[in-house]
Amino acid sequence: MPAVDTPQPSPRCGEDAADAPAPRLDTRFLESLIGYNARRAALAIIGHVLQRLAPFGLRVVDFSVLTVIAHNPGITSRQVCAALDILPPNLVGLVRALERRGWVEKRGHPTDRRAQGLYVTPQGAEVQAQAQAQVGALETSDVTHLDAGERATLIRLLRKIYLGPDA
Amino acid sequence: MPAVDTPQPSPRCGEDAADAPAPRLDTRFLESLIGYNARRAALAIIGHVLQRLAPFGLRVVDFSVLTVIAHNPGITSRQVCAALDILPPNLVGLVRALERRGWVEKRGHPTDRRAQGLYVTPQGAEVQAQAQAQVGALETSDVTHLDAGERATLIRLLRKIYLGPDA
DNA sequence: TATTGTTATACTCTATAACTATA
DNA sequence: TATAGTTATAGAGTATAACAATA
Repeated sequence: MPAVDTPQPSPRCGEDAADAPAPRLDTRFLESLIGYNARRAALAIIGHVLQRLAPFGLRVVDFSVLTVIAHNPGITSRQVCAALDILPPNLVGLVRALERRGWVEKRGHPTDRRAQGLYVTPQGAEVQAQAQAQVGALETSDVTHLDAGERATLIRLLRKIYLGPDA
Repeated sequence: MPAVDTPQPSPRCGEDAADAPAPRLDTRFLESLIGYNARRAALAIIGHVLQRLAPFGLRVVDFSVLTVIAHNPGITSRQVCAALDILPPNLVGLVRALERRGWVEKRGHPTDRRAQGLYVTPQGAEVQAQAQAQVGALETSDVTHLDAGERATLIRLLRKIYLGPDA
C-alpha cells in the first residue's frame, strides 16, 4: 500500500504542479455506504434549511415542533415527542420558548386533566406559514441539484429504508 | 381545522374501535422534505451499523477513523479531520483510544517534524477488515429494503445533493 | 507569519431518574 | 398501577481559545 501525504515527488509532472500537490485520500469505502451518503446529504440540506429559518429565529427543532403543533391543533406534548422522536424532558424547554414568544399556547385538555392541548396563536400560525413557505421553496430550488423526478425517486427510496417496503 | 387527540367520538364507528383510537397526526409537510427523510434514513441505517460494530467495541466515528487510517497509511491527523469533518481537538481522544488498544500507531513524518503519520498495526488492520466486512455486508442485506439498482440510484442522488451536479 | 498537534474549556444535544397530579 | 408533564442532572457530541514546536 502506498503511503499518503508523501507528496508524490512530481506526479506525472505537469498537471497539478500549482503549489499544493493535493494528496488525494482514499475514502472510497465510506463513500460506498448508504448511511455515510445519507448523513452527508442530510447535513448539507439541513445547513440550507438552517439559513432559511435563521431570519425567524428558529432552529430546525423549533420549526418542527411549531409545524407539528400548527398542523395538529390540540396535540399533546407526548404526541409531539412521539412524532418527532424527542424525549419529554427535552421538549419542555422548546415549548416554553415558543410560549414566551407568543407563538404557542396551552389549553386544558377536554377529557384528561393531566394533559394539555398545544395550539399555535395567530402570530404563531403566521410565522409558521412563512417559515414553511421558505423551507418548502428550498426543496424545489436548485441548491438540491435535483429535478422533480429525481426528488420524488429519492424520497421514495429514503422512506423505503426507514419504513420498510410497505411504505 | 380539526382538533387532534379529541378521540373522534366513534370514527365511522366500526373499524378501529379496539381500545386506542389511534389519533393519526398530520406530519405530511415534514415528510415531504428531503432533509427530514434523509436524516431519518441515515439514523435508521446508522442504527444497524452501530449493532454490527458493537462486537468490536467500535462506534461509527471510531470505525471511520480506523478505516481512513487503514486505507491511507501515513495520513496525518489534519487530513483525517478534513476527510471526516472532525475538529482537531476532538480527534485527539479518538486516536489515543485506538492507540491504547494497539490498533493504531504514530510514526514521525518523514519531511515535516511537526506532523506525525498514522498507521494501523497488524491487529488494527485485522479488526478494521472484519468490521468493514460486517458493515459492507449490511449494505446489501435486506434491512435496507433496497435492491442493487435502487441502492445505486439512491447513492447517486445523495451524492448529487452534497457534491453538486458535477459528482 | 502560518501550521501541526495538543490542552483546557464551554456549549449544545441527548438521555436517565425521580417527582406531582391525575387516570 | 400506569401515564402526562415536569425538574434536575448526567453524559455525549461539538465548538472556540490558546499554547509549544516546527515550517
